[in-house]
Amino acid sequence: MARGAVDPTLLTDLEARGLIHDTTSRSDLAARLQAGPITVYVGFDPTATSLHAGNLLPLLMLRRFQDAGHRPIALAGGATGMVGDPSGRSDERSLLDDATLAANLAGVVPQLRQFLDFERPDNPAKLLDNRAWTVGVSYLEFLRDVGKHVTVNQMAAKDSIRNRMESEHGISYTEFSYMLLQAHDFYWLFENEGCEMQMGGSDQWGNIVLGLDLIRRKAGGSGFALTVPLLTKPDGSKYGKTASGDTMWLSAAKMSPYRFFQAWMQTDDAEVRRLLLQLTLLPVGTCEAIAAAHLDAPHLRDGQRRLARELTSLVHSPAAAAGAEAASAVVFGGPVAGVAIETLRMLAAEVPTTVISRSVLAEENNLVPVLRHAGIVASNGEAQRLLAQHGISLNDEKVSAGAQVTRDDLLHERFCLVRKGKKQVAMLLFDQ
RNA sequence: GGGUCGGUGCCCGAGUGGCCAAAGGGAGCGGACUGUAAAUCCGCCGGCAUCGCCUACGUAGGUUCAAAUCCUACCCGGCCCA
Repeated sequence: MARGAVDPTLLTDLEARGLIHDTTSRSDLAARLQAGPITVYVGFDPTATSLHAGNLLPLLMLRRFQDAGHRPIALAGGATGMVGDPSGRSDERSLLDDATLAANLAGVVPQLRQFLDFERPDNPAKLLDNRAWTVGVSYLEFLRDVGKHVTVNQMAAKDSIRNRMESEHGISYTEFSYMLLQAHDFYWLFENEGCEMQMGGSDQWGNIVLGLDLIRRKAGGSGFALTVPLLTKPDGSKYGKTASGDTMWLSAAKMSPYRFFQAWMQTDDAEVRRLLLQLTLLPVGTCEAIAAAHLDAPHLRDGQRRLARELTSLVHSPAAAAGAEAASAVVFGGPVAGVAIETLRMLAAEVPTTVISRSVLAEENNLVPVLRHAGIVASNGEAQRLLAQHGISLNDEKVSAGAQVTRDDLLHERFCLVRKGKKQVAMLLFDQ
């Protein structure tokens, strides 16, 4: 791409992906994006030590804009994180103390960095913390410089505020003020960074537009707002949680690449196409082709696999994605014989694994005690039952009552994969 | 405080002296089917050294050859009266 040139197809590409929920004047925006690079920002409040899957969509929006030649700013909400955004919330947030906030920022900032390119010569990304321009502002200054330009009527009319005002618990003055802080951020970035556009989830619309008002009144300028659809599952719940209700963290420490990969593998068929379009950087045509192939043979789960692979690569690394995919193949039906030792090691970290003394290999009737020791069964009775029902297999070989674990059952001299039924997998790790 | 009904296995719930480890349902588990989906069907579903023993029906005692079932006290819950 030539210096200063922008990809003219960005807006139509975003539309094709279903990434645009709402914008200020679409024609003005289209014209502005054609005219040249624009600076655009998204704010992320550090409410935890890691971002989660729900943050991917806006994060990737910044990436898409950067890839199209624009300048992205990731804003870490060191200040707003202290107050708490009432949008989309039915109850008051608990306030974070300084130490927690600092820890959260320390976790989130590197994640924000990882999605954007800070070295690109023409349009490097920027990472800013709104605390920098907020912490020194006195309350009186804020009331005079920001509060004066906004009417309470205007604020109370926003959905996010109105919903809470009508709820039985009400809304604190602190959270009520959140949108002023966010509006002020936008204004500050407009003045100091030439930032003309803010993006966010559709629940952010009110807050973003308030920022535009502030820019108009205080600076006589104009900017743009773009909101993305809030990702929701077919059952209406928000994205970012697994089927079992765990948050899908982007941090490997909080959710291993394997489990992250698995969570996407379990995507509903009906969601595959949309998620490929909205959450991957694959070209629209490629997404559509994968989705069409998936529709023809949904049982192969190729759509889910591709989605899981892309996202795990993006969030963790291509190597982590490949490892997770190999481990998944073993857990879900693939043959375990001949699997690389690295894959077995990865599995051992993901499935319940028990270290067993090598000496039991020489013992008679060792299977039941081993199963108990490994926590695969709760009692001898359960072990007998399962064996009688052919519910246990060692390295994919069904075993029956009276079977033994022997040297021949060891993979790479150490590992033995135990299956209980089809869904539960455990690893036996024999010491050296 | 008085009266009354009730507390049963993971949950709901039947059982009112022996045939009760305790009906039935749900959940769970295994098998068949299958797509790491849903539905369906079959089996299992307290523990153990498995034709027997142990533990268990709010808690602690008692009556009895024998109690989840009867008696006493206590604890907890519902409802009614105060």
